[in-house]
Amino acid sequence: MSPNASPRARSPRTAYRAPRPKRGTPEETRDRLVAAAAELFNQNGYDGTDTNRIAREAGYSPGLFYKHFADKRAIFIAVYDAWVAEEWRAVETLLAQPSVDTPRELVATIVTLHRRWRGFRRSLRSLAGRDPTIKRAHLKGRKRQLATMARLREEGRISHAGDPAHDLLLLYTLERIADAHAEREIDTLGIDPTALLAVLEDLVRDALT
Amino acid sequence: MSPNASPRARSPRTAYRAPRPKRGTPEETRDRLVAAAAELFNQNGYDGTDTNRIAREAGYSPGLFYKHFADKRAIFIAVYDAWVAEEWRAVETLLAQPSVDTPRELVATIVTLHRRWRGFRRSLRSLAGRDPTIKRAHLKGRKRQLATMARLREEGRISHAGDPAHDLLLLYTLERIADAHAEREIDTLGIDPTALLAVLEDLVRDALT
Amino acid sequence: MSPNASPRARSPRTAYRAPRPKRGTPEETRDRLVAAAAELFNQNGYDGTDTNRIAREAGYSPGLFYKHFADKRAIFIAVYDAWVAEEWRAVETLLAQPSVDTPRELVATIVTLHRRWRGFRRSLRSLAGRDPTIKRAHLKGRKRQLATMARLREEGRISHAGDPAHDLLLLYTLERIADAHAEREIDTLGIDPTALLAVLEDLVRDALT
Amino acid sequence: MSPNASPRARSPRTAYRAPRPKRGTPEETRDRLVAAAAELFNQNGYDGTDTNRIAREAGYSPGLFYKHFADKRAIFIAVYDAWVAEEWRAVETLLAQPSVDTPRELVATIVTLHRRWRGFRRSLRSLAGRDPTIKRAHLKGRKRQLATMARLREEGRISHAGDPAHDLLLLYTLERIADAHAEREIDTLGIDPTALLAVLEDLVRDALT
DNA sequence: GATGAATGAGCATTCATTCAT
DNA sequence: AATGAATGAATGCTCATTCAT
Repeated sequence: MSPNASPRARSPRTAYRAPRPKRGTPEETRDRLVAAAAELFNQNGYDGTDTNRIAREAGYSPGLFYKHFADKRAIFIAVYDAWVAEEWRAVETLLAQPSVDTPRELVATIVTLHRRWRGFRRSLRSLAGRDPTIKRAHLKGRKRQLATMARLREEGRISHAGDPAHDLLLLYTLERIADAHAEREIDTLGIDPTALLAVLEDLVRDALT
Repeated sequence: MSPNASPRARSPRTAYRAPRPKRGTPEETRDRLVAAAAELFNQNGYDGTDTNRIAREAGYSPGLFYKHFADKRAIFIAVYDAWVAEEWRAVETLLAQPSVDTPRELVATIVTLHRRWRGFRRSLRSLAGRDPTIKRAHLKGRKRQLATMARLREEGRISHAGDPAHDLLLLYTLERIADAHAEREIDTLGIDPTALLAVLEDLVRDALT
Repeated sequence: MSPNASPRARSPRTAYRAPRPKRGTPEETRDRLVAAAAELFNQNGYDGTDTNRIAREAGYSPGLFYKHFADKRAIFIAVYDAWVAEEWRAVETLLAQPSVDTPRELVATIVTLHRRWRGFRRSLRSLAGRDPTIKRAHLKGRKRQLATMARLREEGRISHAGDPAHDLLLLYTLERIADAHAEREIDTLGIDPTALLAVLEDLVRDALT
Repeated sequence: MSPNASPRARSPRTAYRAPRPKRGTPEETRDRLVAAAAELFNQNGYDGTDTNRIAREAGYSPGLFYKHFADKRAIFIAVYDAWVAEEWRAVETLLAQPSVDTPRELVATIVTLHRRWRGFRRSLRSLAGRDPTIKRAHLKGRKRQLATMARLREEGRISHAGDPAHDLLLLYTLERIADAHAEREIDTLGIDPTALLAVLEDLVRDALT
């Protein structure tokens, strides 16, 4: 193993996980695997997580994993989908009932989600850069975001001054700040996070008519 | 090694001995290793690169690597330093001779650099998230950026309207867009990159008095 | 693994797949590994033996080793336990049916065992000196020996003249002579081993009431 | 490296050793190397000591080592000779001026020496078992001991009742107890070392007429 | 006599993946 | 549907030894 404070913090050899209800429907089994993978990816990153461990953590044996996923990448994509779905659900809910608080709530929601998923997101970019399938999934998610913004604009709920380029800029900015905040970079730099978040809220407010 | 002690005489086994390659000052050797590592990290990411390969690519044998770096992480940090140095040099040069073109040139420079180092940068975040040493190096670089902006503001070359929070926002935004552009995300999404880049240039222009 | 995450898909590379070898209960497998390790440690010492070789010699692939032992030290301890068990069994059997021949048989048995395990025993001391776990196992075994002798004394089967210090002296002496004999030191020095062994037998006889 | 409390406690990569006077006679250089090796073997065992480190510790460069010793085994033998010489000198000195205290002094001396050289002695046996050269050196030393005892017997200073077999028994016993004491085995077992040592002294007293 | 950069075979350990049951 | 024993290629790191200077 690597010598010192290394990115490799292997867990001990000892038995992993408590038993779980077996013999569920395939969907339940798959969901348990995805949930376990999400947790492990968040804790240890993609490379820090091994498929046997995912299976054990979900309460199954190693072999079962490959009955549900072609390979390790496949479950990463499944977890990615879960992440997108969770974010999407949260944002949609907020946008469905617009109010003066929406910008603040939106930023708060995104920041919270990025914090919860930061371990997973750390791996995301390096994987997306290398793996075409993941890249495609990633782009699909982004397109949906842009389409939603376009729809909101048509519905008059987003400023007409904007355009897709500005939409994308906003999305990237939100994402980057949320990630930095999740990683505790902002306060470590001696900057008050709430100040930065307030600026973000302004940007969102400007966009939302 | 364990104390047991068997005089395991390194078997010669290979009668043939390849011609002994180059010889140089430790600095040259180290630089060659860092250069090879930078290229390989860019191509294959941190985990996709093995130390033996780095040494070979630099023209050396595997063992030499560990004469210059304590472990694989250490050379990643060295490459990180090289990346920071290159970006820094380019930006300083531009800021030294301000002109109306500076915003455009700045964005163009950053975009070019991020494109060249995109492979390396893909690994950067996931490593920084897990490795305290890398995280520290990363934060140090960021602090230097903020300090420079503070200095420019005192010199009256950056808008007085701003503050560290806004500075950081600008840095993150620039970085995120440059990364997205480097990954060809923007055009793949059907958005004209020059349009987005133009928006970025405006942001920079606003900041620079 | 480091978090960087490249989907390094284990290249198949080998189209050919050898016929899958045996299958057994974990206990059988473990026992085979321990047996192979015992033989190899005896032949080549601890450092002269590599874990891949142990696995191969037992009929398995390298990776399996680490499903059964946390590391190389762990199997050394397992082999140590096997050695202690074997010696113990032999000695217990002899002491269970005391006779005038017991002293001679005891010495003969110990000498034979030390000869068979001499390769292993060569590594034992240097490892015990450095590794706390092995040292502890070693001391535990010794304590059991002393306890047995104390019991025999209470049962009146060992001379009342003795005490733990003398017991230990006898144990060490027996052990050292048996080791020297196993290493063929005694005859190489031009001394008749049977003469020395006869002296040993006298010592044992004196101890056994 | 091995995971836990392992026999492998590698020293850090940092520069090793203070400068020493260079450019001495070959003898001085060789002696410094042997002295450094003795210390390191005692601390880390044979396999735990690397030749570069020996050279550095002695104040020289790695290459120099091989100007003075054919290989690593060679310096181990040189250290062995130094050990034998030291023990020999001490024992000869004692025997030269016999007194009632000689048995006690002899045991005390041997115990002290074994304690000081215990690290080296741990490696000795496993190496002697495997390496014919070391084995030969080892036997040569033993023969000298026996010859000395024979001489003492002719001079009437050792009991006429004895014979080479008893001499060897005594030597092995002394050695084994001294080693056990050096390793702190005796007191860890809850036995008073002075009691055992007293028994040893009796044995020696019986031998010395 | 001395240096120290460089070598390269070797080894412990990991983990995605397979398959007989 | 599920198990879990087994695979084996891969990789970080070490260290005795060489040799050009």
